[in-house]
Amino acid sequence: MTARPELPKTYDPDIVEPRLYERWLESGVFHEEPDPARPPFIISMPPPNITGPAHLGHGSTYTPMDVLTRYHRMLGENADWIPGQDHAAIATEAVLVRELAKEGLTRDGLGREKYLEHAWEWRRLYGGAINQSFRRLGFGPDWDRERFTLDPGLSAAVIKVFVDLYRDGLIYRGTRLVNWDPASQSTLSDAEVEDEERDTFMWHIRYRAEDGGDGLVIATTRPETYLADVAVAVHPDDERYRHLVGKNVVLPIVDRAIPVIADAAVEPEFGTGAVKVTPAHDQTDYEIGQRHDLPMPTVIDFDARIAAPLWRYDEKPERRAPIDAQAPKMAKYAGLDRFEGRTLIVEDLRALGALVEERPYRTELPFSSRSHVVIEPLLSLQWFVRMQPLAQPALEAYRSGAIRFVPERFGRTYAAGLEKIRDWNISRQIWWGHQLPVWYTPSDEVIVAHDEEEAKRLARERFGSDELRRDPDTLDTWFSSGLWPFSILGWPEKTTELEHWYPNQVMITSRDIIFLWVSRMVMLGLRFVGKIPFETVFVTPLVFDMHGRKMSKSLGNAIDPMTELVPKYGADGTRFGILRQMRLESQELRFDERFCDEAKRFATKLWNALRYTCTLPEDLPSATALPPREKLTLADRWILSELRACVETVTRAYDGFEFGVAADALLQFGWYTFCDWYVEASKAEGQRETRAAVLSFVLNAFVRAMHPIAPFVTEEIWQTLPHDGATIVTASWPDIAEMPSFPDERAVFHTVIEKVEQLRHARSEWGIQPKESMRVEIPAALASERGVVEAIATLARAEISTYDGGEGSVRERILAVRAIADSAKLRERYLREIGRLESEVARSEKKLANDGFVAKASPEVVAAERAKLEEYRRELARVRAALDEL
RNA sequence: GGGCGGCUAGCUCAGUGGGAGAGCGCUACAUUGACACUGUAGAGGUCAGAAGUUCAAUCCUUCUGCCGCCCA
Repeated sequence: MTARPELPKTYDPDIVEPRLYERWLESGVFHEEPDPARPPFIISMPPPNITGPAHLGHGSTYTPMDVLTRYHRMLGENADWIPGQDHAAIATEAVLVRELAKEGLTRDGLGREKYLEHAWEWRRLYGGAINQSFRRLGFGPDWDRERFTLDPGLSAAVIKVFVDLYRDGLIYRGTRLVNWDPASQSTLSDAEVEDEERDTFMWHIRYRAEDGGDGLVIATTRPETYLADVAVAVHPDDERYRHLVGKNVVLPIVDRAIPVIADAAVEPEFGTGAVKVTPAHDQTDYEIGQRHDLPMPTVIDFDARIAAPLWRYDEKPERRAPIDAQAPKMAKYAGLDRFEGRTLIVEDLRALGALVEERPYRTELPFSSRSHVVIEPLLSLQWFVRMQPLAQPALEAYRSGAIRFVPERFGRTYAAGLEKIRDWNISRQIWWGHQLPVWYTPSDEVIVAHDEEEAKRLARERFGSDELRRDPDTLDTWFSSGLWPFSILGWPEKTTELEHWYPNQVMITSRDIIFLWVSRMVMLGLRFVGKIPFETVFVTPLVFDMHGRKMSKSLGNAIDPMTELVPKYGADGTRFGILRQMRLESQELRFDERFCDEAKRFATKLWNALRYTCTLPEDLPSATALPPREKLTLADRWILSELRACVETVTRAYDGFEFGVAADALLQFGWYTFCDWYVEASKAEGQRETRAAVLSFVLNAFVRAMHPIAPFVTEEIWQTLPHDGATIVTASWPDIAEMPSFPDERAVFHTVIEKVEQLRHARSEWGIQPKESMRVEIPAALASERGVVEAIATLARAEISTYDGGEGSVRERILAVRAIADSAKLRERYLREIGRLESEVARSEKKLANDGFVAKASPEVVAAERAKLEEYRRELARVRAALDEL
């Protein structure tokens, strides 16, 4: 006997969810220790940046992690979801600098030490915001294992990796073309560069031939860099320019001669087919420059101003070497901002007659995602990782099938990135991050060491002096996050966690960082642990607004789940609503809030099914006991079969990352099958003996299957029902083996539903009020099927009488059930039905008369069609007979 | 330029080589042993266009158009 608690009429997630979360935290259900006796299921949480609160993208990427961890925990596995945060180097520094400015402080004014004190204080105060969001969303990672990329342990891993790679010759210092953010005064990774479309111009400029000929016309969007042109490139097969290849053309205004070269990278159809080559300020040009061994003079400075005369790059301005004899002719541009310089140069070219054309042109420009200024590609002395030797094993891991992607096509994104990988610029000119373990002697000899002590020792050994200065730069944030799956397990220590939980089973992330992050984790994991970091990469869709636009603050279409969804729909509704919209093959999710609303109402619906179950006059049996098999009614057998099918679908869906399919199946079963049909059917007299036990059993199993997606309402329902154990979090996954299935009864009840829907149509058509019962007659041969008759009487709210007749299968006898009404109404209905059946029969006969169909379609399909035709014919005969009787 | 996804009811989306589906919205009725955050019924689609494969195409193939994403 279970206590009968007073249950409120509506379920209030605002009250229930925080209460349950606190209880889970207190009971430590999210914590696991490595247990080799059980299969591991480990997910490393992609560390969110400490700068921002949770946004909707976290909902689509992080909710599946929580779902899978909860699911595998219920399966009895050694499931752990390891959380943490990323210090987010440049992103955080940008926020910090902005915050400091509000207090009238600057980074450089404070100095490194004071600045970092501020940074850590800021991290302490605001860095936990996202964890609060995650808790409110019901996420249950193993908080005891939370890590931060700047933690001492993780920093030690970073230093070791840097030193090892350096000593293996995979990290080097060199002058290369990098993404320079003139506002942040730092290099940026490709990840932090965003291309955005802008209206600009395509300028056509004539470069005359040195020998006095017309030369050629180049097309460019960056005329100001022409000052540093070192060649003009054309396609080797381009007949228009073949006569010029090997000759010189002359740059207007500055009158410097440069060669015309042939390079296959030039697109003959684009622009004029002749491109200026400025190796120091453009990636493609840089590569052309390398291939043709061209000089690389620089003309744009680190503050994005024209730096004339041309100079050969050197990190120290005082050592810059002017290299252009024509310097005086460009002196007027010196010191101008790059865009002002562009305007003036275009004017001068126009005045000179060298400007052939100026046409409006829309193109993508690279913007810094942090400062929102246009990136300047330029040469700089920086630290790089040699990627080719790391990329090969990572590529092999994918090609051999050791790492698989879901959906599969994202494997191609991964492979394509690795195939054309470039050396990775890892040094950043900011202070918030891992400082390079690099020291320089007074004569600029490089010492790489784990700490200052070692550096000094090495310096003394090699140079006889330990006077050193440390490189002020810090590492790209992806350098530390690339170690994440093993650094959080304690590497380089040989921990139990590392032994049992590496590799992880699944990595879940979004596709924009497959190459940037996923591939780095694989490369570094293979290199330093000797094993892949995870077996499967599940790529979640990106979230867009309802009309397919990217969500962004500037567009005003961003939805903040914490202020706009959770308060309205609860964490359950938010999670369920998001997952419901996820489809495996779809690469975008157009977020529609209506799904969250539906999910919230679904929770209320289930809650009320619980209230119904708990207020029945019968007792609820303990836990999950079912009545003896022979007592189970038709409706019981049907709902148990449906439950089993639902659990099978949901299990398959979770295993295959089909979260939308799982959510659909749960909603369909819970609302339609269970509430609309079984609960209604259970109100029949003949259900009294078994219904309490069946309702309780079905609800209990159902909420367990739904728990990973909607953890709170399912816990609340489970706790109210008879149950085993302390919390649904550690309850077992519903076991198919314990769920009886009755295929025959399932089919019979389907027919009952079909018939009841017909009767309801008739009721509606004839204007019979819902509270009135309608008169229905059943064939005498059906009277013995008590479960069927009672179900029809209850579900159609019908008053049953019998008529003579009705042979055949149960299904046919059910279909022979008919409503009673005055003859005019019935005649109309029968005639319409006859018309429909006649057209069905005609369609089916025509199909079967087609020799091609009978000969070539599969035998099952033909047999099914014949069976259908037979049924239509018998149905038609039955309705005609009923009409004749009138 | 290379690669990829989508186009199905007013909206957002499922779906299948063999009779077009859901939710929301809309219309009508209803307070029936939990639920109005409900129930029942209804209206509403030549499945973007064209060609091909097939006995059969919304589904497979190709082309076209439009929307969007990623990489260069």
